[in-house]
Amino acid sequence: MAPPAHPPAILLMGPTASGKTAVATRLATTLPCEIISVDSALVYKDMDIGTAKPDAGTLQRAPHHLINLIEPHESYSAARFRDDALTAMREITERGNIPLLVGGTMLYFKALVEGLNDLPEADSTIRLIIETMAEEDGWPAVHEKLRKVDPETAARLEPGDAQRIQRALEIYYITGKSMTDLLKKPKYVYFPYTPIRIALLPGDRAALHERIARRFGAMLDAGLVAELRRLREDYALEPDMPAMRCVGYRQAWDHLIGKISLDELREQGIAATRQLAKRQLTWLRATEGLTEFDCLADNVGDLVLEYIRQELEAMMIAGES
RNA sequence: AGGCCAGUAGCUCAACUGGCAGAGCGUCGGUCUCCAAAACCGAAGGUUGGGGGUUCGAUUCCCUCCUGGCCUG
Repeated sequence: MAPPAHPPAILLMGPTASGKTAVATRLATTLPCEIISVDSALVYKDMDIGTAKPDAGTLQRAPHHLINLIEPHESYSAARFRDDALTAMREITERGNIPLLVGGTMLYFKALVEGLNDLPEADSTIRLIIETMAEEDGWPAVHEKLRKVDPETAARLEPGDAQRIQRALEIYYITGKSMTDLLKKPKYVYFPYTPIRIALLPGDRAALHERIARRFGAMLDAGLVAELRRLREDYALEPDMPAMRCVGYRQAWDHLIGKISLDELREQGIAATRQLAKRQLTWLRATEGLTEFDCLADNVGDLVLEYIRQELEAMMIAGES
């Protein structure tokens, strides 16, 4: 007797500006599914223009879970996303709907499907201590310190990779065990769904670049700089906070403090978005099991919809037999 | 029209009195286990505006033409 089949979950991934929201909205208004955002920037309240957050009308027709969760001075994490997403997925499934996970934060997709090892969560006090060490002695010295307690992790990290060196050392200070040892323990993989994985990819990089340029121009016209000015008035923000390192906001910040001109903001914002898209494409290229669609095709929504219908039907038939 | 300055990688600019043409940014490729729209690593890319001359050797000196800017008229 075969184990009971898991309910379906649709995973829709794609780089920035690939039209994920349009396709997802199409699916959500046609099929019995609910959208869960897989996006590290959409979790912030009051950051709407620069994150290309779906507008009120779209959210009305196709509600999104896991957006507007925290304030811009707070921080989120892959582990928290995994917990939040699994909770939302369970509730959606219990309502008889299909979870439709849509986004471009590939680490979140990975953490969700493959799980995470049992590592301690970030500790701001310990991070501050490590940062102070780095300021006094430099990151290479901190890298050396890590080498003494966790030579394997130190060996695979570049001496300049401050963020990961800090994380590895943080894990050691909190648990007294090396990251290497903790990663050796079997991780708790809990993903009771049958995934239908879809990637929206641009057939032509130059065309995506044009789309990115147009979209960033539209963000500026829509008042990205004014939005940031308001955010700075309403929250105690610092440029090194995760929210303020988001594409567009970082450059708008530099413009607001007079470091760069409006033209430079436009140019640098577009470049940063292109770089983001490139990294996302690199990640997608290395991801297995994806069914790919050209996001630049006019009828991409129809094609994806048709594909999902077929997949769901096949699962139903398999479930009945 | 005359005088002066400039022209070097896609862009902004380096390269002492002639001695292997570099950097930053961008572009491209990659890494990724609780900040990931983050952080990090790597690669490609040049007829030094064109032509001629001097020299063992020219981005560098000379002549000429082209282009752009400034000044004078």
